Amino acid sequence: MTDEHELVKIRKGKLKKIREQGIDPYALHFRRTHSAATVQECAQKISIGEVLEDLEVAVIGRVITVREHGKSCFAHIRDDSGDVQIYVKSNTVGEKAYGLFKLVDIGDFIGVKGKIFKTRTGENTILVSELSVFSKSLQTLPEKWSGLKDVELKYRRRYVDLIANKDIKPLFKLRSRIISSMRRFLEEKDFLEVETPMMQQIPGGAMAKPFVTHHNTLDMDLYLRIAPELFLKRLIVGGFEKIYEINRNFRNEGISTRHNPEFTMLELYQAFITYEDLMQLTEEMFCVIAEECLGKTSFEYQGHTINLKEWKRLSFVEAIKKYAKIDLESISDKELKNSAKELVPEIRKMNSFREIVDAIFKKVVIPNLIDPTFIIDYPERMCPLAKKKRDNKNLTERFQPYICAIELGSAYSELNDPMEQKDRFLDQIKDRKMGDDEAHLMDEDFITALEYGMPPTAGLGIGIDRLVMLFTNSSSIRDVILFPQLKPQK
RNA sequence: GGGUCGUUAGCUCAACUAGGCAGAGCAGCGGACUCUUAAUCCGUUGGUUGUGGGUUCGAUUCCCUCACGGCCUACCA
Repeated sequence: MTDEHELVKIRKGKLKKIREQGIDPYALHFRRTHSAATVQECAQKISIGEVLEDLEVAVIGRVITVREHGKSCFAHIRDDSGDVQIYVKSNTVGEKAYGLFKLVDIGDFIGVKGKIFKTRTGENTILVSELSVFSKSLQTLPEKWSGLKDVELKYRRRYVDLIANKDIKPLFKLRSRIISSMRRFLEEKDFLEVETPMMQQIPGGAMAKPFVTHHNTLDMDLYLRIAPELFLKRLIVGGFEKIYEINRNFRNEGISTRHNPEFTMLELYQAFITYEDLMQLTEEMFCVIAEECLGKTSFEYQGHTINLKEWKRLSFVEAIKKYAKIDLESISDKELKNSAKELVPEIRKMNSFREIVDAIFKKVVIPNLIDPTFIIDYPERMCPLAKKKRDNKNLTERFQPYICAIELGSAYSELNDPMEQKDRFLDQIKDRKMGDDEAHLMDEDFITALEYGMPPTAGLGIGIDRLVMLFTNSSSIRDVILFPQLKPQK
């Protein structure tokens, strides 16, 4: 499309010269014996100036720095395990190989064979006796000292970000460890991992706008799921007692530092327990993950100290009373709307009770929820899938965990009365008619499933990206998602 | 969606306040150098200043449009 950059042309010229020597720089004809890290381990027993005589290592990695000295050269190569220095000397590696090395740029993959020694300054180094070139890099890497700073480029070209900025890979390795730690925790408690549809005919299980797609052969619209909830509950009806799913949800809403259109969620369901039990499980799970992944249960997030062993509990109604000075138990819908207008000016366009209360909660309450807190017992009209409290039919047995004003998930004792569930769906349809286009849709088959009988069950959802943000002290969800959603460039 | 700030060489940044030849470091290229590590030393290439308009003798700089992005905010987890 545009003219090729001069720097690319130069590198292609070198590539051509390598090929002229009969070398295919994109083929692998090398067997490595050591990683950068194991070379460092092997070198522990030698002292300065000493050579590890009885061991020849073969290492392959990306060249990241070069320091030339006439007919010899120091460089660092990097693999997944770390970095190691190499020393290429003309009279050790031979004139021809040294000539080949002159065609190597920062960014190329090279393979080296040689013995390990310790330099005058004490750095473990491979004295190269054989050298081969693999995967010539045609693009120049970012500046070695500052790395890649441009946030747009970091997200668009995460692969460059991973190469150029040393702290990126450990962060995503930690993300992976968090998820596997979560799986291990659940497996040890005999939860079964299941997979349910990502493409659904009726998007349910949450309040959100879905993405629509179309199946050509069936000639029907399908929705990318906003939650797996209704399918997981069908499996509880089917007789599974402890199940979970870790996978992507898709919500067609705004993008922010806490929202990506596709995000990873844990949802788990267990029969014969209540939301009370799930609060305990949540605490335990967060502590176990933190212990395993960070080695501690207390850590810093954006200037706040978090202690995962100490959770507060505050009821939704109390929270509104405390921070918004509104008593939801005695106020009429009309009065509520008027009070809300003062607190949240943009409330005007909202009509449903759920939207209004939600807006007040988010604006006035959430910013205060810094210490680990379970907000519990939400008004019934906000939770169409949750079971009512035994002693107060206006409330539901629901909780949401908050840390540093981040909503980390949602859980409740599941509503398992099919007729009540149907009525709640009908109420949602009324809200929808009032303009709440996130109100829940009717799902007849789900009602049918409940009619077969779902045991008393509690379910929990945890936003994994947000959990990872917390554990990695990241201020934006984009920093914990490898390829966050961006508009196309230009 | 609204507000606000930003976009200058492959990368990291100057120059803009008050309009006057667009600079540096790294990377690259040529040269010197066989224990360096931000190697050093000498020389050197590289720019439609995000896009399109406007004001002006003259615009990276002032004004407007659009694109993309950051942050705040709204919807949501």
